[in-house]
Amino acid sequence: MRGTTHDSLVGIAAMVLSANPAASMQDVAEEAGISRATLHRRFANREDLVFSIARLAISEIEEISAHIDERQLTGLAAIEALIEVLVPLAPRFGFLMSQYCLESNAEAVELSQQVFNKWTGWVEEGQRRNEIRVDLPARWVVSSLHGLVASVYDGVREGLFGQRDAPRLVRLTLLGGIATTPFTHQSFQPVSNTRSSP
Amino acid sequence: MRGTTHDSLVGIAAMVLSANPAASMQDVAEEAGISRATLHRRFANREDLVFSIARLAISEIEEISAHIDERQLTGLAAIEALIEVLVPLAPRFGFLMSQYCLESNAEAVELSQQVFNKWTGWVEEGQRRNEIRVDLPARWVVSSLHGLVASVYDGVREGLFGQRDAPRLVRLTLLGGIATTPFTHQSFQPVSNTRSSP
DNA sequence: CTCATTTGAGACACCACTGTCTCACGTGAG
DNA sequence: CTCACGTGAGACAGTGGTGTCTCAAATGAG
Repeated sequence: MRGTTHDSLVGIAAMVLSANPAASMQDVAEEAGISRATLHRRFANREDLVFSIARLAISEIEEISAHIDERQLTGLAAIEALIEVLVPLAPRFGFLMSQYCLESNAEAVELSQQVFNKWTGWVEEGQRRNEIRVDLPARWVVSSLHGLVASVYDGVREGLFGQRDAPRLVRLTLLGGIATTPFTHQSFQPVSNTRSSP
Repeated sequence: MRGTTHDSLVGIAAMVLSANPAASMQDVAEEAGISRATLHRRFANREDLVFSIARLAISEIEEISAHIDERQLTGLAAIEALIEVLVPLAPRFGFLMSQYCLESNAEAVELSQQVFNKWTGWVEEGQRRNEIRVDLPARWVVSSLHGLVASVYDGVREGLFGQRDAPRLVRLTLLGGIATTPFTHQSFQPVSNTRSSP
């Protein structure tokens, strides 16, 4: 019988590659306690493995998103809830962002677009209800969420922040920014930064 | 005579590796219009090349930081000015963030720490003057700046946002967040998200 | 017990990149 | 012109990962 289920094997691979995106199939196999041959029997390519991890990530994230929908959260509240559950996922799936091979995989692109579109919809709803500022593209809000989650994960790995603080940092920063007074528009006038002489 | 100066060669390499971090020395040489042999004559290793790019990046960023200091900007104003000049640098140096080989290079770590510490100092000054919220670690503010710059660069590459909009998006989001009303604290109560049964 | 299936170990060819070396060519200085 | 020097082209061995294959051992079902 198979000692490890498909999903648990994919999960282990996710952890290994997340810790070191350049890890070899050998490394993954060792960590999973199986031989390289067996790993290749289950995943033809490295690309196949990475894609399987991506599918697992997407399915978990879809489940999360569905759960937020079930609770009938929309707009800002949905984004808040999303932060809370998304941050703990970064240590396993964060590395997927830098996997160029996924960009050429139509299915992976399709699946992730679907999720991002749902989130973008939440943001747009928040903008309609005037909970979220309308001078930002909804898609940018989703992008900045990505960026902050990635940053906080890096920081946690480097020991700069505690894991428990991570969601709070992202939440406060994304939702409220860093300024104490409401920041509305261009309080900074850039000087002529076109110095032609180096 | 040398057709390309050291710095311009490093600059070309920065662009090539930024477009594709997995580009080979061959690719870099071709793009620079020189042979692989000559490239190896100037940079012993790939690591050497990457480090040279890092040094160029740091020197440009240090110059930028010094310029902000000269204008006697501190606190929030310094961060604002920083965003403005940092965003256009992302297309050339953004890939350095994901270069693990730099993490094991003492000099590179030293140099970047120096710059980040200066920025962190600006944030702390802003916190003392109550321009920047004090419930965020100063170091996190710098981290989130990184994250947002990386995100906006990705978005621009994907064609989601215009290059001209990029600094504005980062500025508005980092400084003011995405919420319309001042966001202070935990308006969201996470439900028990420890469902033991999958 | 017996047999079918799965596994681990290892061999294998293959590939792409790296770093070194040699040598002939072209150019510029003297 | 002559010579020194930098360069391009290409050969070369070495490296590390990949994907396939074979075979013997282990495992589990009947």
